Amino acid sequence: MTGTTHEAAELTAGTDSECSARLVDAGKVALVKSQMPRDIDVVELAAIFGLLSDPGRVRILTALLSGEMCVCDVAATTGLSESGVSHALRLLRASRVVEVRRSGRMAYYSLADSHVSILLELGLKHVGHTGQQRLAMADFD
Amino acid sequence: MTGTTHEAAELTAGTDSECSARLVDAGKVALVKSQMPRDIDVVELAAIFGLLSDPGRVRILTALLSGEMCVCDVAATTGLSESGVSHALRLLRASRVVEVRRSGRMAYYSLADSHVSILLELGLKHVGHTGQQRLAMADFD
DNA sequence: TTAACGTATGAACAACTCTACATATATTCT
DNA sequence: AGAATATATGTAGAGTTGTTCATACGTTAA
Repeated sequence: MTGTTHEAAELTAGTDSECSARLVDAGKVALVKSQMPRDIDVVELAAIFGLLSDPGRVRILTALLSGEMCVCDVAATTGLSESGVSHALRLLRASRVVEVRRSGRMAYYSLADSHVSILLELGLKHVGHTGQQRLAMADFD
Repeated sequence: MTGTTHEAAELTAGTDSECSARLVDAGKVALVKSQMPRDIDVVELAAIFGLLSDPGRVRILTALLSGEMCVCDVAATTGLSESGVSHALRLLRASRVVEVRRSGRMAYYSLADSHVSILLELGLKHVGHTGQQRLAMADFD
């Protein structure tokens, strides 16, 4: 998901060195290549999508769309173990997708990244789900 | 990414059996739980995000946002090996995210799933990238 | 036909992920 | 103080993923 190693050999063909004559439409290749996002952005974006690529995390984040919740309530809502929820929230917290508010021994989590929330909502809608809660977001198709 | 096995034990706590008294806000849990998307939709959505969770595939799909391209041009544009591109496109084709048009020995790929395209575009925008090509899509934020 | 070409596929390996269980920490209650 | 509670963390193992290299397939050119 984070892809530290698998990403290693990915940038073999740099910006300049065209090593291969195997091009069908050289003009288009040059144009599109010049419009490609920066490597760092590609990797970051893939990482964000990676955070959303696990059903457990999708459930957790979907639950949090309804607002702040403590760990045990998230577990009860999603059907995941409390340990599993805690691990998942740790990961999401490390990427600043969620944030914690602590009160006594309780930990209340909430969504902290509107970009991720919007991607999730859009995905849920496209997959056929219509939830009641909505973040600020226009209607697509 | 496909998560066949890791997903297995995920639905332990079914719809009815509340095995734990560990609830802080039982009312909210019941409400939010009733609004959760179907398991099948969660798994499908996670799989879709999983397709976007690899930098190589993000590059390939981003290139295809500019329109149909053959395998070798995609490889040249993205800096990936032709074999790698072929493998990735096979995966994306299996999920109907891209489609092929064959002409002689060439294979021209294009985006076939507007949902995925929109998620990708939104992600690219949020990550700071502004490409020239746009699919039909309103402006956010 | 044979050779070259563009693409597709198979297999193997290292790296990574998720889950489960055990344990740790911090807070509250008695 | 000690026990119970809510959450956090460590670790190990099974499973999955992406890459590479080799090879196969279908098409065109000679």
